[in-house]
Amino acid sequence: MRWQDLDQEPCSMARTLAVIGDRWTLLILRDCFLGVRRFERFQERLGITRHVLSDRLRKLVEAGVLEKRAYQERPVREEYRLTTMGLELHPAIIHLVQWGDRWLSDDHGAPLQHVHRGHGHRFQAQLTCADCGEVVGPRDVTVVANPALARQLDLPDESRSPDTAWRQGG
Amino acid sequence: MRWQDLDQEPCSMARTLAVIGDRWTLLILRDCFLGVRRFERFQERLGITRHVLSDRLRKLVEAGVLEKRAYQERPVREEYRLTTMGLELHPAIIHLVQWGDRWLSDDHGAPLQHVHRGHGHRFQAQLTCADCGEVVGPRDVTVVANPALARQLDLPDESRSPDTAWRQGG
DNA sequence: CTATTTAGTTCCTTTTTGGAACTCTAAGTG
DNA sequence: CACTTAGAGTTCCAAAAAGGAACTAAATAG
Repeated sequence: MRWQDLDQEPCSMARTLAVIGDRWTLLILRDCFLGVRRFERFQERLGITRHVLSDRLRKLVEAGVLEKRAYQERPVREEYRLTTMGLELHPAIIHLVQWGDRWLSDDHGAPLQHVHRGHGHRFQAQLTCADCGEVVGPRDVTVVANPALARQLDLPDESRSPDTAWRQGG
Repeated sequence: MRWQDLDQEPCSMARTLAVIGDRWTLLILRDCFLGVRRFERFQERLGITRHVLSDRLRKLVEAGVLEKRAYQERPVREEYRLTTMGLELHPAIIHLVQWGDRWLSDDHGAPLQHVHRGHGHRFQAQLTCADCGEVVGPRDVTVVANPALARQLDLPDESRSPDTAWRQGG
């Protein structure tokens, strides 16, 4: 399968990656959450090639994750801002960053520390269930195929009773 | 900058992407969480080229995200399983999938539905603070540079007082 | 002896990236 | 006016990565 056909797959991860799974895209978005908005600034911070940056920003705008807004006329200069759709990537990005903090830091520790604003304490991400509020680990979530699509999904047997699917001891 | 130098950056997102930011890697990991373990199965489900799959699995094992375990001798056949490090990607993956469910689904709705095991209700991911338990949105998290690395990070001014950094109205 | 299963590897073509230079619009400077 | 600067790109070419298909290897089944 070609990468460019990913967005046709009946899989939300595939479709998500069709939007944000390109090389550099998540780094661009991380910088958006840090307040970066302008082409030159992304380029110098990321060290990304200019035409790749141009391409990524254009695709993110097309997808609706960023919007382009003029911050001056004559000459027209535009900046990129997160839309609501983009802002909703925040939990995923926070978890990815904190996974890196935890597993990939060097002796200095995490490069950036998150703070829970208005609380003073460190912010550490935790996954909970919106319905009942409980903390949720990998073992607490199960999947059910959408009946309309079940046949296409071709899940492994274990996954139809996923309680043991990914378990260590298996 | 070259992609292969990413893991040297003083940034947890960069380092995380150096491990899981390659094309196909997150799809492989999604399948791991769905219970897929074997080469042939990944290959047929993903439609990925065999040598790319081989390369990705090898890198994930080297990074410590997956481990290779023989499930039979004569001939030796090995399968891939999530390590603890890999299992801890679960929250990030859940959020990415649910972002796709929300923003990129077609008429049929989400291909897979998550269920909170033992509760019967639908599982919808929510980001909370591990310290105080409160639900946390993009506006509630702020960053502070690790003093040891602050100079290298080169954050934009807004980000040093990040309350307005990414705000829509700006 | 031949076919099948599983997990790869090899070879070659097509696509994507990386690097560097160039373009365009308008403002500021002497 | 000519000259330089700023910001946001575009163009061109070489290098790296991905796609496609066939091939290898080890053991078992018929």
